[in-house]
Amino acid sequence: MLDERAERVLWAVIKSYIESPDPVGSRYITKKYAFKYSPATIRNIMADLEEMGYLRQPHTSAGRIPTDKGYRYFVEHIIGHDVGYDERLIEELQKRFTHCARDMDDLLNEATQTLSTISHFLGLAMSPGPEGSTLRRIELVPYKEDSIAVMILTDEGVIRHKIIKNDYDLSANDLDEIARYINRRFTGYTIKEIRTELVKELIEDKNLCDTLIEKALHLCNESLNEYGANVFITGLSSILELPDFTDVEKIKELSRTIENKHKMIKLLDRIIQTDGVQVVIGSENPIKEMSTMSIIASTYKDKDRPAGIIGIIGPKRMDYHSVISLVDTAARYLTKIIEEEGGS
Amino acid sequence: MLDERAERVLWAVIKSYIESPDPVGSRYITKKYAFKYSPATIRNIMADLEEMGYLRQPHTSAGRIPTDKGYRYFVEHIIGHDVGYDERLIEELQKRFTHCARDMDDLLNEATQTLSTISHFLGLAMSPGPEGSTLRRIELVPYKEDSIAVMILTDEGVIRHKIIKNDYDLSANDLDEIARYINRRFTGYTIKEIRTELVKELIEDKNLCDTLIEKALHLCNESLNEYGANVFITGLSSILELPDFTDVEKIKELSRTIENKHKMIKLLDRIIQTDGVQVVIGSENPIKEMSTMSIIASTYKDKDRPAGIIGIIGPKRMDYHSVISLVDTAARYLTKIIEEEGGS
DNA sequence: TTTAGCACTCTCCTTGTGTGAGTGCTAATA
DNA sequence: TATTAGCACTCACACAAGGAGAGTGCTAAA
Repeated sequence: MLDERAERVLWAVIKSYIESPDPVGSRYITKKYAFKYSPATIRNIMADLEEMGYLRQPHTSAGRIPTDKGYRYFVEHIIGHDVGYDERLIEELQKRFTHCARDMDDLLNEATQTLSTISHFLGLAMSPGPEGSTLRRIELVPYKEDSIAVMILTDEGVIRHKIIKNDYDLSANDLDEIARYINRRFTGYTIKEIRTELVKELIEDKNLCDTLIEKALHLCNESLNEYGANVFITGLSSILELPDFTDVEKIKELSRTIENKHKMIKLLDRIIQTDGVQVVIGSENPIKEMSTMSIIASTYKDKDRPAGIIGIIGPKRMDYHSVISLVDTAARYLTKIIEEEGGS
Repeated sequence: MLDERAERVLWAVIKSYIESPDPVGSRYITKKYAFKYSPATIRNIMADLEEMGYLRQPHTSAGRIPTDKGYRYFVEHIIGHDVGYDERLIEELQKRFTHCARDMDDLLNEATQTLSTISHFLGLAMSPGPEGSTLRRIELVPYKEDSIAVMILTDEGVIRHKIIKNDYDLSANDLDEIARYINRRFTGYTIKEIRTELVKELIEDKNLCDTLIEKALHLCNESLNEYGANVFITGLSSILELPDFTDVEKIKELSRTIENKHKMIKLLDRIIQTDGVQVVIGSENPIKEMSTMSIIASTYKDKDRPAGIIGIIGPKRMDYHSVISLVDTAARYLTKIIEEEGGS
């Protein structure tokens, strides 16, 4: 797409801009990266790159900075796809994980914190949602007066609990029986599958009312109806140390983004569709507030099926190469952990 | 302590400063609050107040702003202790709570969000810790290969789950029996009491090793050893809209404070000792990073014993009177909910 | 005891100026 | 034809100077 010379210039601009967030000029490039061309030539090339949309000037007579398209080209054509392996991350994760057995949410929480401290960006994770969660066991126990505590265990390591109303006035024995029924019938199915099955059945079989089975189905439905992915985002205070966030407006945007888990889930649900490390640069992101940020994320899997997401959120100005390696390492490690543990 | 005239001036300064964060001058006070004295007299009074430490000048020839001591005096002597009742809050909480049965953590999470949207400050809550949590039931079920899922239910509405290693290779039946034993023996005790009991017993009775009872005690110990209070802080993006947070340094401090749950728990553990709405103003707070902030918090209770904390964190410059009412209302409402539900 | 008057102080905003980095263009060069 | 040197031009930024405005403290008068 670009000739080698232009590519090298683009590379130099991005590299330099990542190091420090000042517009980079032609003279600086020739000196720093020992080009065999004079500044004037570089200027011509830069003007070309600007015309093509890879670079832009914050204002006339300033140096150039990369555009989103520039970063995109860089990520796709220049850094190549030799994703590395981040030793430090693995060490840190091992240290944190082996401490004791934990459920997926705890794991992800620790993982985002680790990613954040290593990268200095925001750590990001999403736990398996209804499609990625395989029911392993459900447990129903009477709690207060007229409520039931439900515990849902999944193959992926996600554990959830919930309180539901005991509308049918079921005894402990009833609950045991119901739980046994649900377990017998639905273990091994994903939450999503169970839900669709339930909907179908509850609509069709309105006749078999009041049997224990019907109660079981209703209870099951209620237990699972709120089951959704959790989003973890950590490391705000470390990302604020970056020079990219000296502007208060940017910080506000960022904090709004973080708090809006809903939008974030929608976004990540799209990312989860594709395999491998995904890079979303600036305005490629459908969330407007994130147009100054990039997301690097990858899926971790269980049984070769994408379960959830792990990654980072940072300013567009980041070292994509090493961050991609970092995220890839994290995703692989999580996958390994799930599949090891899942063994049974 | 202060004569009435000085008190009124202090009141006026604080009131005006709360309305907008500009140093307030003598002339402004006479006009706005229709004092019967001239600016010059007010200046004299203000000079006195400054000498006594209730006011200070950001710089010579600027107006005065209240000091922490000034706010303290205001809170204790001027606003009086006729705590109000916040209708809006109750409405909003009811709307959010009745939606469906929830455990304490969910409830607190909703509550902090509500407090935050109403007050525009940070909503703050702490769930019951080991001392405030009464065991109602524990549930042990085999999970994966060599792990056990534990569910802990308390009278206060807190539900926790945890994964522990199945080191003794216990079967589902063993676990049932152990759970029954623990429930029989420890239901109605606080987590803390159970812990001390366990420690005592595990040390003394090293002889009765390998009986089911000993395994039960070990398991119980492991299930409860991490049981701690949760802290909820929400509303960062709304508090950033306040004019008090235009400074990036302040924002950084704030975000560090929020992330440091550990320190926060220590602080709240102190607040929980005292009954009623507590006000911690600026540097009265042992956490240095919070010296520009105030905390208004109160305890919610179960069985007349303080369970946890609900409140807000905001800039020192806040309308203490209405915020105190707000927090008091929230605490009472939570208490009511717990005690209603707890019925059994 | 209170107030009027006045000099003084300090922040903040505006304006002007210089500097430096970097560009685009043109003409000369290899 | 591709590259380079030279030069005029532009713009952000830092700095200083100058007011304006708000507010004070002090002194002397009411």
